[in-house]
Amino acid sequence: MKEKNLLAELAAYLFSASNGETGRTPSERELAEHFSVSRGQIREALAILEAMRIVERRAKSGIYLTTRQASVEAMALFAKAGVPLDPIQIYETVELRKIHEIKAAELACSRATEENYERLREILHESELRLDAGEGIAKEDRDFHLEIVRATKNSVFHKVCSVYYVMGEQRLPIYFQDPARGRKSHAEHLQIFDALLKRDGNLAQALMSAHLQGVEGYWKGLIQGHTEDAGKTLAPA
Amino acid sequence: MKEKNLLAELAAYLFSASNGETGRTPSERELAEHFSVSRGQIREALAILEAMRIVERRAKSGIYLTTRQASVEAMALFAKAGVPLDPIQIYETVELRKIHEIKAAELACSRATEENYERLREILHESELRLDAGEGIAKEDRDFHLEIVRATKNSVFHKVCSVYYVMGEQRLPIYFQDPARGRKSHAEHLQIFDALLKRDGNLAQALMSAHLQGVEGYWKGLIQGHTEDAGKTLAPA
DNA sequence: CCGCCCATTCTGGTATTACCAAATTTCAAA
DNA sequence: TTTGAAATTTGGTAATACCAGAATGGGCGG
Repeated sequence: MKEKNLLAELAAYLFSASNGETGRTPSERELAEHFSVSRGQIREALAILEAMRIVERRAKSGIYLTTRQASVEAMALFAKAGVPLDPIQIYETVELRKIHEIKAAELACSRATEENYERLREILHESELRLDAGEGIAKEDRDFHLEIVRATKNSVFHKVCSVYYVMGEQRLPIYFQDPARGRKSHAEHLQIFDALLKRDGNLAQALMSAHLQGVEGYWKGLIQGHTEDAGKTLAPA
Repeated sequence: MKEKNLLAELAAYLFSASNGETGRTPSERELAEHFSVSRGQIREALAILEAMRIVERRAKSGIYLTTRQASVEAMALFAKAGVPLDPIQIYETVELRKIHEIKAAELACSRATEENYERLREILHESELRLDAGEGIAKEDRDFHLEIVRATKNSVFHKVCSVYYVMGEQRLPIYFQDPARGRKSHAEHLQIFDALLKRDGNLAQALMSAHLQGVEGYWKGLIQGHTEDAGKTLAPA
């Protein structure tokens, strides 16, 4: 057991080892023994999981899963640990992305500064280099979309979006495995960038909407094929 | 010092006691002594703050503030501790609310179930009782808006919105101090509820937009009067 | 056989102590 | 002033102990 991922490993283990009826998990002492760490380490991890509202620690009673439904933070955590998320939640996240980013594209048209444009140019340039090298553009895709959100000059907006982009770190590479998808995505990014340059809010909005519609369709198709084996199986360490 | 808010108190203290240049904070041992708790307690709190990306713990070196810009989680935390937020961030949050909730109202029109309607009825009824008693409707207002988001049947959406509603727990009561504001807000809620019942997406969207426009205007006015003394002053314990 | 009560066990909450190794600081020698 | 080695500080981790309330199990009474 590599200690670095104690938090993620613990989260996954709690789900697999908890009482299905009550949601009660093994005690701190048992967990400490299972992971071969001190109780203090377990308590630190549990404190974080409690702050994320994944578990609830009841004094003198035990540790309980607060819900079978993972929190946003938990989803990001599980994604990092390689724990499959409920496909429904993936789809919901895409829907939320549409709500956020279509509006972000519109706002960015009136608020983007030269700094944003410069950063977007860099990202698009990097994308081309990677595509020419036959590589995926997972990171560049995320950077592009988040930079547009940043261009709204609403820092809260940007932080909220950053949260669920963390979740995609494991999935985006899959999406961009197909070079054709990377090319298509990049071409659409260029169009969106043009609209931003022209500060044409309606056009940017429409292009972003179409762009995300494609993403949504991809996941919808993928999810329908994996509805039964994905999800609930929270892989133990 | 009441132990219950160690996390919030600690967060505030770290900002006030950190080195302005390097962002280095007092050591764990010093913090433990300052708050009269064991090092273990401090470490649990720091683990949470680190997970929130508020601080960074460098082995054998020290604890450092990662940024002067608070994360969304940190904002919620500070709000609970009574630490004033940057007025700009309050305004940004309202803008994000508009993006979220106008769309939520539209989606809810096509997805709301009888359960949602029933819950909304309860909340509206409770609002009236409290208004008649001359009390504020901070909690009911939050419940009403969050229930509409819940009616979109997008759990990720709901969780994201819940995060920043926590921040309002300290401010909404101020907003509803004026009984007239409560009455006006409640009347608008009733209109929105009617639109939801009729499943008229466009109407619901328009009403929600107007409703939030009023909220935005309130904060804008309040902020402009407090721009200089609010913010940066992170009150110590 | 069922239900109630009490003693035992378990559990989280907290504090204390101790070591380690690396980072940091101190300070004297060059 | 510069340099470099020694002393100190710091986070990381483990082990132990005690508390008080919750959970549990068994025996007693009905």
